[in-house]
Amino acid sequence: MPMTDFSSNLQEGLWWNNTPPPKSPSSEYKGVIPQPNGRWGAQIYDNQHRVWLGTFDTQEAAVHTYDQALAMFRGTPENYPIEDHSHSYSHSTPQESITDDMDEDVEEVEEAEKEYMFEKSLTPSDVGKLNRLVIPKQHAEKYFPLQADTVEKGLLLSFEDESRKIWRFRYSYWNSSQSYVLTKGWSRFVKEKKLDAGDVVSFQRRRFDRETLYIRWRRRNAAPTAHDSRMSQSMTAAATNVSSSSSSSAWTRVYYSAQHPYPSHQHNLHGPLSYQPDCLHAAEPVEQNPVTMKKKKPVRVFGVDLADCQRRKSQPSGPDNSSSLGQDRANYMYSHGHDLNLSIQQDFSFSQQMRNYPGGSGDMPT
Amino acid sequence: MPMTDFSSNLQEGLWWNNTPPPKSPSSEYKGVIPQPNGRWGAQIYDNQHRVWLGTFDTQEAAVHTYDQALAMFRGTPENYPIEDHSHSYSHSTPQESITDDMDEDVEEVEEAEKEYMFEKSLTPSDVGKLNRLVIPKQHAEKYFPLQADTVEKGLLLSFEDESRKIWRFRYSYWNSSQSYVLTKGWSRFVKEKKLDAGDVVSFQRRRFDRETLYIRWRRRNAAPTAHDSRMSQSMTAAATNVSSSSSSSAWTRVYYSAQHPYPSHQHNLHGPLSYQPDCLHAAEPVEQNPVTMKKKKPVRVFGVDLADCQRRKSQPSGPDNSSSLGQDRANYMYSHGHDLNLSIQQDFSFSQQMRNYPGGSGDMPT
DNA sequence: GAAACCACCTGTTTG
DNA sequence: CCAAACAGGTGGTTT
Repeated sequence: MPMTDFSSNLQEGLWWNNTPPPKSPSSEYKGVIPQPNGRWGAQIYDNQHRVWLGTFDTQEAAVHTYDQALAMFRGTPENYPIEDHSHSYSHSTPQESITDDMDEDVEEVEEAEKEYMFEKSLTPSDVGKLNRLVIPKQHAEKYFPLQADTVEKGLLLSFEDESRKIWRFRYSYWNSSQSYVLTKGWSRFVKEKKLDAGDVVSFQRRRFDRETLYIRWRRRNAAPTAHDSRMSQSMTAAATNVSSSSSSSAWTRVYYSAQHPYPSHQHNLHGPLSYQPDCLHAAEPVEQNPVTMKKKKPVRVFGVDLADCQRRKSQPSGPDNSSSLGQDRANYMYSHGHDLNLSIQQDFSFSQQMRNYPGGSGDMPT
Repeated sequence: MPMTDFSSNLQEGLWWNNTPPPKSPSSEYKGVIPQPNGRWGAQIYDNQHRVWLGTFDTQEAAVHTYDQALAMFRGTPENYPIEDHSHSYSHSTPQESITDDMDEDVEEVEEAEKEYMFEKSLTPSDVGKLNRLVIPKQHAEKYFPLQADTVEKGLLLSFEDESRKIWRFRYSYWNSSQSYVLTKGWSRFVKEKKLDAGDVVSFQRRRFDRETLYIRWRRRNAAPTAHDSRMSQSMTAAATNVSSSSSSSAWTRVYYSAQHPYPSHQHNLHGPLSYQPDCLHAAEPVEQNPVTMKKKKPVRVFGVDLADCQRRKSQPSGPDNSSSLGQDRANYMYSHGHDLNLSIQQDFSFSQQMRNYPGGSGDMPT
């Protein structure tokens, strides 16, 4: 539902995307194609595969979406996915293609199927030693409601990243700080993606399959891409301050240009910015080492469902402790936009695993 | 392996047990007896059994041999002959006999009967707010094996300290970190003994009564008791820095002299060193000492807190004033030496299970 | 309400 | 090089 409205940002997108005009067949903006019906379509190529970004009423909207997608790619090393989530993640796929070529189809559905939920500009603590990501209460309660049962022990949520790798994070509520957090598994994500304060992670889910969750990220400078009304909301709530500050756009620009015109960013793109060493893998879900454990936890199963929890005293609380490590919180910016999907997965998978895998210990895609 | 030299426990035993120094009948060194022929004999007691170590031309040689024998016992608990591993610890306990009473005689034998198990140089965490002592896995599995039943909830072990005071510690296995720890009760011990990082605690058991456990401790500077080559090695490896630092030796010395005259480092050594301001008590365990506390601000930063640390105050030579946990781990040293006794005590609640628990063999989880 | 206790968690280090 | 071990943490519960 979140319909995005990009009205505002596109400009921004445009200019920082200093792509020289037009070459697109019928549009002066890269990735934007006029449609027969008068609307505008946006697409991007990912290693030979065209990824359809959707059709829009205005050219600006299409451009913005394109920019956003580009930013996303950059933020993400691996190539853009393309594929269907229905099948189990695992095997095959991914990354083969990008560059260019057109027509395909799957893609559109893909992107279109993803429903943006929210995003967060990471605080120093989110990427520091606390090994946890605080999820703004409003979003947590809206998208990942916990039930009486689940509050106690939390849930294990699985998210698919841009390279189709599955990341499992323990999601729970901390009474002490009255906040919702992703704990176990989060630090590995931070490490692999080399996230820093100010970088942004966003979450999406599949529109008709809310259990399929996606996580995306981008560098602090990356395209803000504001396309969701809700977004503005979240912006406000989460971080009023920055958003469209000139500064941000400024350096965003830098990267962009530095980057290059595009090509298959996947390879090189993020090379520069989102450069990440690894990330190549089609991960697999559940396995985990059997390790030594002995018995232990019952791990109750719970039904899925999300009911709503009552909001407790509202503490919007934001970043918290940071004193020790970081200092300036000033430096991270909050831009918005965005795009990630993720889906909750109740934990039955968890229970199963747990069943024969008592140890709560680490399981992560390595 | 760590050969320790315990040279002196007994002495220690002596002094804290404020029995006046019963010097050995004919020698000023324990275990050394002048022979009719002018030579010197060395003997050691192992649980009531006198083990003749031989005769030597010089008193020194005899002393040295005694020390080595002692070291052997301590260093190599298990292979030390005599005794059967078969029975398990369980039931019955002791505490009544404790408080005080001093029967002389027993002492010497006592020491000989004690079988050294292992020792550990305390890490900042061991004496910090974690309120737990990590017991190196190898030793834990060897000496305090847990069974399927006991792993779950842990055991309650009872140790007798140098003043005969009984300390009960909960001993359990942490699945998450795959480590064995003493938890409940440990912090009280640390507090009462005013232990700091680098100080050493060692564990012994009665040779023929493995259920009787002892715990001893000494200051970090305390006699390294260099009579073992291995020792130096470990010292070097572990913490080169401290060992003979002037400061350390300084106060050790201080204590030394304060203590009394003996030459053989073994004896006096720890007497003095382990001397602790309080320590005088046959007191009872649990309550804490008067004074000392004040409140203090939580001020925890991460989990770390700074602050405390100085309880050690009164050290004449201002030992280290380590800002203990504060910083380096470099500062703790590994000296050896040793001496404490302790006895295991099953938790009565578990006693049943334990009952048939074969003590020695370790079958460990995993 | 503070401190201890408890059961987890993780990043280094290392055989 | 990689799993094990462990020093150093955490939130939550109990005392």
